[in-house]
Amino acid sequence: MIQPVPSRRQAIADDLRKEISAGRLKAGERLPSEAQLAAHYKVSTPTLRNALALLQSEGLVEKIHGSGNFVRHHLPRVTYLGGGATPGVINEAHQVSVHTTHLRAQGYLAALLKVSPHSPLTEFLCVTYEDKSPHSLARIYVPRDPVPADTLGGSSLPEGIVAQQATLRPLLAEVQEKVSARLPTPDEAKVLRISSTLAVLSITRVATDIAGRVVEATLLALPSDRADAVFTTHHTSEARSTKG
Amino acid sequence: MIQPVPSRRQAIADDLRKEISAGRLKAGERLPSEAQLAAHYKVSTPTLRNALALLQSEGLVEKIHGSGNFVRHHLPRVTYLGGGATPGVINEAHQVSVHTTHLRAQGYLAALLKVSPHSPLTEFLCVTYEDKSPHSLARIYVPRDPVPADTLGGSSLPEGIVAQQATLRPLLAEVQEKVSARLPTPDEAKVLRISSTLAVLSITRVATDIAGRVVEATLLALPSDRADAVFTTHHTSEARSTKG
DNA sequence: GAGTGGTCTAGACCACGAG
DNA sequence: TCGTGGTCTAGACCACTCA
Repeated sequence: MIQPVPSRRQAIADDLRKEISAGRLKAGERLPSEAQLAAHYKVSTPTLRNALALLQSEGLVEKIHGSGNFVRHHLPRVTYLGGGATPGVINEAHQVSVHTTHLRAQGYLAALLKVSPHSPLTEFLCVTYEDKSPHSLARIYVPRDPVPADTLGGSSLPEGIVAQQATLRPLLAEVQEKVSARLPTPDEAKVLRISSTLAVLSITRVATDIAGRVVEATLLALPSDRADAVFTTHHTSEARSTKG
Repeated sequence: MIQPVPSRRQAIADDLRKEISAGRLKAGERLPSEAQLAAHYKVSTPTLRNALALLQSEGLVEKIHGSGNFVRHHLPRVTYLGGGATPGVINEAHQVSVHTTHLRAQGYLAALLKVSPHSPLTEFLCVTYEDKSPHSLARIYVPRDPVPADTLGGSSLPEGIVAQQATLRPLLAEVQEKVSARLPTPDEAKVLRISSTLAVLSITRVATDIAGRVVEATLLALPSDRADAVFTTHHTSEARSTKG
């Protein structure tokens, strides 16, 4: 109940949390600079930055390099809806940028997709934005074998992906999503505009069709300061017996 | 493709990763002390610790305070199975410790459980261990209203929870799990034996029965260096239409 | 260019674990 | 007790944003 030796960063984070919830620091407002805060709390800059990292990971504060630390207007919105009923990241008011690449399966990817090495794949590299702030980085891998290449290989537009998903969905048998937390790769940190010390929610999603083939594998990275994932399971009387 | 200025910690993490995957650092083996590694890579201790934090978040390295850094024998096992078909954290070879408390709903908890403030709750504080290493910290909240108190209120044993779950499961209509990543609270860091700079996978699980009442709400914290969560959705022909 | 956060240094001192 | 990791300091220097 009582922290014997509350660390400096916890004490500072608690104090700032209080300031925010009390409304003395308003939503959207900029905090004093880290140097000023460090001076105010009489700690070194690394310690103060650690305190801010706590608030960041709670989604209370947003850091913008070169500008400052800002109180978030709202707590993180749901960015990812699990369960495979949706193609992945879905939200109104989201822009998506997509980049399509053709490549060949290698070690980890080949295993994930259950295809032999060197077999052709299509990669869709998607970044979703909400209000110019990136909310997810997705790498979607689709084997080019099971589907005629001209059906989707030539289309790099988001509509192509949606159409493809719509075509394949009736054949889906199972969607498995593995969720973990880890620090971002340098690329992820750059694209998502987050500090390399802020964890990402990492989701590996594998969709399997009724023939047991892997239809699609997705590697997702969500910045933990502004995104979370929700999985909803409905227990209808029929579905209740589908799980072991 | 090429990192213009690879940060020191990334370079060191990459090197150590290579050492591990090449087998020069074997599973279970202790790494040189942080001071030795810092000297070897000619960096300061904080920088070296940052590099180790990367490997930790990938589950490659386990830190034990007072002993050293160790190469993990295996990558993290699945600790949490989502979907509500299981009561929560389940794994063979897991020990569970449970602590039961009676309390009254307050702000956040009351809202989560959709009960009025001050209504009585039972809290089950569960810690699961695998091989003496804690793998999850769960706080399960159950309203005491809808179920006769003597059915479960008096039982603080794990069997009580399982029995209760079995009783209530047929009535379940929906299970919703919100997953996010954040830094641990001091208590969580202590119980899970992790550094306060290592993120936890935070899962909030709400189970609703067919009457729309919240049967149970669970706040789960999983150490991101040794746990992940898996959600599996089966698409049977009947179930395919259950989602909007 | 001025001000902001990002990374890193070279230490200090405390807390924990094993002998 | 001694070696380990955990926390923190008081700076330095670089990178980014905005006027």
